[in-house]
Amino acid sequence: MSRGEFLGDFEQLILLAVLRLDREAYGLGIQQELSARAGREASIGAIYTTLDRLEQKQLVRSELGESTAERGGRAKRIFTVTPAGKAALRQSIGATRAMADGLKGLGLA
Amino acid sequence: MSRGEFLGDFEQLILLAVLRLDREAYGLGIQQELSARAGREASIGAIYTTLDRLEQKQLVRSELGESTAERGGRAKRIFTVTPAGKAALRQSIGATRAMADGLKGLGLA
DNA sequence: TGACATGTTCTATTTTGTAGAACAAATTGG
DNA sequence: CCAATTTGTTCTACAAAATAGAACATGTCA
Repeated sequence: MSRGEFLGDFEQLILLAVLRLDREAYGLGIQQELSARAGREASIGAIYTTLDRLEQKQLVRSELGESTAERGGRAKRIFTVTPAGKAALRQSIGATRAMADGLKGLGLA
Repeated sequence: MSRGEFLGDFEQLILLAVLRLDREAYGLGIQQELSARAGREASIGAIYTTLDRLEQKQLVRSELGESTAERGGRAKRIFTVTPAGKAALRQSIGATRAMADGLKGLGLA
């Protein structure tokens, strides 16, 4: 009943954001990246729930960073994508790409 | 609480399959296309449920075709993607692409 | 130390994804 | 013409993913 190796759409976006932010991926930063690049406005709750789920599936790992010297700059939980996470991403993106490839009249050439 | 214009991953694949099959898109055909191109094995029930939801959202339309002269060849319910469906697809695929673009070390160049 | 800023967790709900049996309609052989 | 077979769709039920927002925690600074 599971979808096997395939990721949900939001899971894909989160994983991509974490990869993009490379070593500086944490909740709020991911939220901003998603908004800025993908135009997807997600609540902070939605993001953490998904990150937790991805960690359960061992597609990301997290570790506590250090607090910065900014006002309110408490320690961040930094996320990284595991090899399994990359593989899952490849498969999911590959599947969509295979379906989209060569399709015309959609303007996504 | 709605995700606005964004589609779920399976919805995306279904819409792409319908576009691909162009005028010949119906339940079983979509199932085969998904399996062959995307490597995604979905039950026929999963496919129809999703098609029904997409129709509710007016992202696809369906009409009853004619029965063919094959053994058991009863009338097919033929699906087409509406302009709104194409727009939603563009947006969803565009968002993922924007996030994936320029990412290295993932082998999906 | 209390006001404020940054960051994460918790709780609850809606939407999507999933399967498979039941049902419907067509063909064909006897 | 009707039983068996084939193609196709609908129905029912449940699991997983997406979503939000308040509550909570921790840090700075005046």
